[in-house]
Amino acid sequence: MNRTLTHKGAATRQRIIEGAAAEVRERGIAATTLDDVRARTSTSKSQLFHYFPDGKDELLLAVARYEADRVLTDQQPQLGDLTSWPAWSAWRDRVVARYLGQGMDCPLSGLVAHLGRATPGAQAVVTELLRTWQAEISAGVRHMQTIGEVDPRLDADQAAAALLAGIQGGVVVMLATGRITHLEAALDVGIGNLRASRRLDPPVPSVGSSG
Amino acid sequence: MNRTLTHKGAATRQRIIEGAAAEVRERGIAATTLDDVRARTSTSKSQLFHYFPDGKDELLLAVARYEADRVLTDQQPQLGDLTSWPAWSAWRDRVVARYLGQGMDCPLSGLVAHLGRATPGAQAVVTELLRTWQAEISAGVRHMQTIGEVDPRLDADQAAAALLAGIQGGVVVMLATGRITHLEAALDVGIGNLRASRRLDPPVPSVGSSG
DNA sequence: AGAACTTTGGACTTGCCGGTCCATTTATTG
DNA sequence: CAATAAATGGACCGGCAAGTCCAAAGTTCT
Repeated sequence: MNRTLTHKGAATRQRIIEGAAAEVRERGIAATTLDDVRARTSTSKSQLFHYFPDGKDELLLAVARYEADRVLTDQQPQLGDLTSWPAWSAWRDRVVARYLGQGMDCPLSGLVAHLGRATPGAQAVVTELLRTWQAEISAGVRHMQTIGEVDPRLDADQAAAALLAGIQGGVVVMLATGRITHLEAALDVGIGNLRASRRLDPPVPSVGSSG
Repeated sequence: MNRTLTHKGAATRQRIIEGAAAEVRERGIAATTLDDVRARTSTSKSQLFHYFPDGKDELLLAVARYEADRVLTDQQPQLGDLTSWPAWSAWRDRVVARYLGQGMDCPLSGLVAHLGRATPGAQAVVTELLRTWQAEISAGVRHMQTIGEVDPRLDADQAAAALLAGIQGGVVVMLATGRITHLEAALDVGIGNLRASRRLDPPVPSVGSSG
């Protein structure tokens, strides 16, 4: 590895990543060429390969990491503070707003679809993103259990997994159809059922259970 | 349009679609070239363009249609017969089995991501798929309401939308991580909450509502 | 200052892949 | 059995985009 970046070098590298990310968002991954990135970031071919010796794949992986970070930071601080029903509601609105604003391009999904097969690193990025995301939701559920607002018998991890799946699916539907209704439905129904669980006297019927 | 296909011609066209679909599944969309399809289906370049005059995009769109059909037919007859809790459970198992068998390649997601931007037809295919899918789930929910197994005050379309989103998200998570746990969680929690709704005396707190 | 290293510019190569073309064979129809 | 149309084979083209290379300019450190 040639990793002796000067200040200037690090700045250039970052500029390339952000420019590439913007290009991917706007034009889609398949239509984004190194030359587009080069033009947008005012760099030369040699710079691209200087900072990303393995070429396009390495650059796209860096873009994926960059976008994965944004997904979580865009949800803060609400995601880290699911400690009351109003807080859950605020988080819900934040998620909806984020994806409304993003519109119909999900850089990550495309990135992973494109890299996934060849580049193991791409899957690692998404796996880590999902793991962190779910851990935060899960913590929120458990907190609500400790303050008696959610049925304590409920499996917090399973509930968080289901909610996270709903969000992902809501985004997928939005990407395909342009409508955000499913994302809202997933959040509203998911959170609504958490709230409702407290009122259940009989135990929740567990359809599938695992150890 | 030159659409005077003989028997033989129609068969060849179909062979091309299925071969292309298989190729996309195995190698991914970005790595699939017309030459791969040509080799796999024992056809010539001129045949590809004879049956798909608009080239690769037209072929991929046909593949998308083919795969979209399979998604629904693979769930039948269970999806069309959600008339009892055991039936819902059977459908759940069918969905899980289908995606377990498919493994980590979802041709449709890649196809749409790739075509989506340029080809409006691709989005139409997915939109129609989702519409039909949701309508079937929705019908199942309503049926359970009529026989008193689901709270009649519940919004069947919203519940179906949330469940569908959960499934989509479960598949997305599986594609990224290789684990089917989220798909199972989404189905189990979603169906479990439908079952539990019947026991609620107070009305379901509607977080968000629409007309 | 000057040696060693990093950063940058941009021309050039290379190979792939979508798409075109025309000749030939096979089917259909009266 | 012609005549017409459809199906097929495969050579060829053209462009695009990834990746290479070397020389020049700037930076850092002693």
